[in-house]
Amino acid sequence: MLDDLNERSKQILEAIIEDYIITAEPVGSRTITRRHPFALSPATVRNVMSDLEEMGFLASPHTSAGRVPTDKAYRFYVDSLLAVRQVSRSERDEIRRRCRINGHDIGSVLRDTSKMLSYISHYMGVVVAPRFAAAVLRQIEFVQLSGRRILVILVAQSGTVQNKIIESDEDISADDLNRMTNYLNGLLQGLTIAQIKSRIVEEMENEKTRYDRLMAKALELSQQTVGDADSEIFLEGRVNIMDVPEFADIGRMKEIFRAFEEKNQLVNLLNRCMDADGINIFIGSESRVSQMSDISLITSTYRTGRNSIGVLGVIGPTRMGYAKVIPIVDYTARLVSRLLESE
Amino acid sequence: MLDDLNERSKQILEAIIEDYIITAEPVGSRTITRRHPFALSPATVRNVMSDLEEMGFLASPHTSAGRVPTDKAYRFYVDSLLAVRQVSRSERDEIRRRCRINGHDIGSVLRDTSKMLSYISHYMGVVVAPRFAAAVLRQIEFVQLSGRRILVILVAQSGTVQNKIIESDEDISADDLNRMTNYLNGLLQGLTIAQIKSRIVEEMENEKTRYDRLMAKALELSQQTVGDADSEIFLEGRVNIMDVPEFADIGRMKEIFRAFEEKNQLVNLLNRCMDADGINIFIGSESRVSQMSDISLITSTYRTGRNSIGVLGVIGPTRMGYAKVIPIVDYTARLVSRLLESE
DNA sequence: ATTAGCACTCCTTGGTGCAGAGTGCTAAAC
DNA sequence: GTTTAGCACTCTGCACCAAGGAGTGCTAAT
Repeated sequence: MLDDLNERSKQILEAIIEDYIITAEPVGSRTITRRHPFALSPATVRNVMSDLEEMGFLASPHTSAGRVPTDKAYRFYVDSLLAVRQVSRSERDEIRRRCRINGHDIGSVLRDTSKMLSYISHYMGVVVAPRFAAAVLRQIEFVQLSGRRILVILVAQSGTVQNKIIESDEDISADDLNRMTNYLNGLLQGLTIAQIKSRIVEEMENEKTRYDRLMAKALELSQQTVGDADSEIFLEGRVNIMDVPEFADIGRMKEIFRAFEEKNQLVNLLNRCMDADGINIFIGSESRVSQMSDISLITSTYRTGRNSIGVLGVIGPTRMGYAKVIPIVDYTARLVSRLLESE
Repeated sequence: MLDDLNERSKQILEAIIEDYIITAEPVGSRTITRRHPFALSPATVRNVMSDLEEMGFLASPHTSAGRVPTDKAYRFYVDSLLAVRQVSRSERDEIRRRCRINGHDIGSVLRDTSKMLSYISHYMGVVVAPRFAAAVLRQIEFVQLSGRRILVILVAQSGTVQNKIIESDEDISADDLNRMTNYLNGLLQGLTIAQIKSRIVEEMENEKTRYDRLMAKALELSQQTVGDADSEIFLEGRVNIMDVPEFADIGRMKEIFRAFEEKNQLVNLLNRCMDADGINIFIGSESRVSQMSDISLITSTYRTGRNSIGVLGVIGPTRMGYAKVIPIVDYTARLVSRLLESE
């Protein structure tokens, strides 16, 4: 079906998409012939456009408006037409300038990355913190806040820190707490959180530990801490989408903000991106999230070693500068990967 | 000047404000007499309203609209007219249900608190994390990520955790790192971060430490970590203000969102609230932030012991249900104070 | 001091009429 | 057979106007 498109149709489709990306106005046959040196008359273009509409690549808001690319058109554009630009030297510098790890915690680095993405793309930046369940434990620490209230700090290999306050049902002496810490570090270091969960259960049933009150206690406490935390999401540059003319009406805007405020849906969507390595693009309805019509998502995974550990990207209108944004997301993901490498 | 207001005028002003809070429409003389059993004719009310306008309590958008309370009117209302309600039993339950500390880190607790404030008030909730500079250090930990990259974890008395990644200019052995940790904990525990800063400088000039490479190194590293972090702000429920009719136009909305996205201004404003203990109310222009016209801020400080350590509150239109929101903010601040007490 | 009455002002809503942009079709040109 | 010029038609956006409604301010009567 896509093969039906001859070279000329492709060129015209591309011209329409690129024009629409710039102007955000339905584009008519005249406009195309004026802005592109095709040596074709408007009438011819009209015929081609009519065909393209038939095939589902274009839609007309109403009879006498120009035409607008459909999600299908963008998909085709991204897959076949688009010549991905390289990140320019100045963009690279800008990106690196805004992502510095030294003297910060991982959280701020990721937030800054998200801000950078939004700033540079003029849309929204999104970064999902490394999912902790897959993280490898480097160290566990207990800090006593009061007799029974204990602060547990988990440090992952990547430098991500997670902490929780838990309540013990009895007082624990500082000495005991120390012994527990050592015991648990020996037992759990180097395992992923997922592995740790089952390891704890295993160990709890172990004869030796069952009768050692202290160890039993330690296991019980650590079990409280490794509950599944939902990974943090840094969504920055919300205001940018207020400048997008497609979303200028207050109702639509409200809908979008509501969808992103309650982050569940976004989490699900981004988790889907985790599965596929590298660049991932959802165009409009492809995301299967109803509020995401006219919204596209460009993501890439970042990794330590061979494992993808998180996702970052840009959220904008389907009418987005793909040629510019895709390489930026790609480059940023590589950069973050490198930053998080512990070496 | 305020004494000029006789009982009747006050009643009418109160009626206008409360009507306007509910309807968001300029209120006319007819409406007042209909909704309130004053036994006064519209004409009389008109005369009073005219006086009130003269005195700066009311303004008319245009000749033939009703009248709208000014910031001055709200201020008078809040100070003199308002009978603050108690938090209802069910509100109390709701608030407590949504603020649980067990099994979470302080950050999530504060975020949840902010969400709760926005949910219950229908406006935006804001919570400023305890400012770290005033916090008392409970413990410092170093975790080696790689030879030179070190994760520093600071735990405050309140259970707040701050961590940073720093880069050392030479490799440090695990043993040395341990010794450094012990040394620093002995030196710095129980001091506030502010005190720690000067203590480090002091110690660096000390004869003993100057010639002990390890200690000198430790001081140098710790100095990197106690740089002034800007306190985190949890601003939740942004969408709620999209439902406020005053802000329904896209330009105004953009302005507001932009003002809150760049959090500096908000930080300054909230810091001002830190200075005064307890409830603090900024009405519209009182905040001296230009984008905050028609926006009010109700805050209260929360504390451990005698010290205010943070601020929380609600941001909404000046046309806000003060009678309901003020006690909610007050109650929440007390609750958070109690939660953070380490005992 | 209060109120009824009335003229006046201003916003809102709905209708009308054009100008502009774009299409689809047909017939002519290449 | 493809391309193009020409033309009728459609739809939006905008300006303009008129009528209706809400509310005020003033004056004169109670």
